[in-house]
Amino acid sequence: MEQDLPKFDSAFSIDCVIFGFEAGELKILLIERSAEPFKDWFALPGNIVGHDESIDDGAKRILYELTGLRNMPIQQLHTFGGVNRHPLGRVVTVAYFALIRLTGQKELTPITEYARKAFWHPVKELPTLAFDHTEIFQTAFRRIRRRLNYQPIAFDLLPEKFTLTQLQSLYEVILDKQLDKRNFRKKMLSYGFLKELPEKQKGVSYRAAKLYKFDRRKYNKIFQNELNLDAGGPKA
Amino acid sequence: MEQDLPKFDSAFSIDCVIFGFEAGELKILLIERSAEPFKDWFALPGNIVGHDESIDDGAKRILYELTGLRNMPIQQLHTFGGVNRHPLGRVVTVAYFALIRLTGQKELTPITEYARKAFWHPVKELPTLAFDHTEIFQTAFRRIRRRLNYQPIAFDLLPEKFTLTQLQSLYEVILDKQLDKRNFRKKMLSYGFLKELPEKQKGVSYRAAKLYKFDRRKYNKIFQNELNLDAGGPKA
DNA sequence: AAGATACTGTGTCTAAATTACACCATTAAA
DNA sequence: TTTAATGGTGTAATTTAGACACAGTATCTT
Repeated sequence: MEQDLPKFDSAFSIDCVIFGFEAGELKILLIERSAEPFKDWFALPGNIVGHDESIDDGAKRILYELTGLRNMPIQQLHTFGGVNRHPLGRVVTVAYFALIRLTGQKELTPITEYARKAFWHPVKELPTLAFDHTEIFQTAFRRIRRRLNYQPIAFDLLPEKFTLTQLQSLYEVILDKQLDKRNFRKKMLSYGFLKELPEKQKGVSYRAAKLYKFDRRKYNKIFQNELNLDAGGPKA
Repeated sequence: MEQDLPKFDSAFSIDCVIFGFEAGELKILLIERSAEPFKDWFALPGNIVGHDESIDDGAKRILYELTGLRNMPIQQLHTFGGVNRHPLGRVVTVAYFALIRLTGQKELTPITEYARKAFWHPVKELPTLAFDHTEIFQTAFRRIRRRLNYQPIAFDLLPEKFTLTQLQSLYEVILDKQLDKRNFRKKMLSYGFLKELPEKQKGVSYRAAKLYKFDRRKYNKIFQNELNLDAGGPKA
């Protein structure tokens, strides 16, 4: 009801947890700060939201400025509003996350002067991050791990054409457990939204695997939002 | 990374979607506004967050001020940050939701002067609410409907002692579908976290049903966070 | 006290989904 | 031609979900 008159003495920011999958590892995009506070620390990419942009637009803009990526499926994660989380004043941050395709090794377009560099870092053995960014990352990771079971988010991380083994290995990395190959394939193919391509993997020194792609149209036709994408593996 | 210097020209508020279950209906707490903007409209209870309180603390405080309830399980829902959502300036609102037990018909302790009254309204046939509160409510309702399938949130809404029929009817109201009585009971009891009490329902003019209570300790022991609380009913 | 009313409480069978489990096939490189 | 590495496949056992109907009990009415 907003009965107290607002005082307009706060600011809010966006921080992004951007996941990518590369070389069999799940990674997130980090920057190295070149200015105080937290000078020389690693941090999540983020920025202050403008007075005249919605937080969703701000999130998209900031992601674009940091990565050159547009039209990414970006989603709100959680809002972190501890009193002293920012040294300069009251800054509430709205965290977003995105899952992006790291195929063509997009080079990261120059970052603003506050970041010395931006780079992909494996989520395993992440260093302590600036501000409360470690907590933000953990929240995001829990979220995608859970979501993997009922939304087709894996395909945002994979190249457009992928093998079933790549898909399984992504599931295994995110869920942090081994899955049974036959059961995984049976289940994935049974959904009916994977389209087998008339192509095979190239450049491997062993039998090349079939390539598949995710058919989002079929996915939408089959499920209207109710789906359990559990992967076929042992329960434990 | 918060590279732009924050301008501290914004405010943020909390809005609460507080669910209760009463007379077989799911309800939410609304207020009637007595001041502009949206004078005379119904709205979600909410308020501006203080400069020196975390948003979580602010949410708890606001809920307490409006209902007299403390220590409620209150959770963040989503943050709404459209540019023009508040007429007085940039106010980003962080929505929270809570599920509370409406047994003793807690009377709603006096609300601040901005609310003419506070009352419970069935979620069916909700009127259009002030600000973007209709959207906030819908987000909350989708969230609890989904969450009902994997978290024991039903027991927050029921009285401490309840019958299996009451439990089933709550599931039916939230999921908006009929469930099979035998399958529902079989499944609920199979989890092992319902404790049968040596008491029966009182004051009914027919055979009294057994009372149960939710044993949260057992629940925590059995599941460490991975659980599918689907209710046993037809799929459609 | 007999009957009406309204809800409680229970079991089985079938179909579907999940899980465990092992070997031959193919390709490229040595 | 042999080796190394991964691709690709099926069946049986178990578990889970879903469909389905009726007798039992407490209270109220007449």
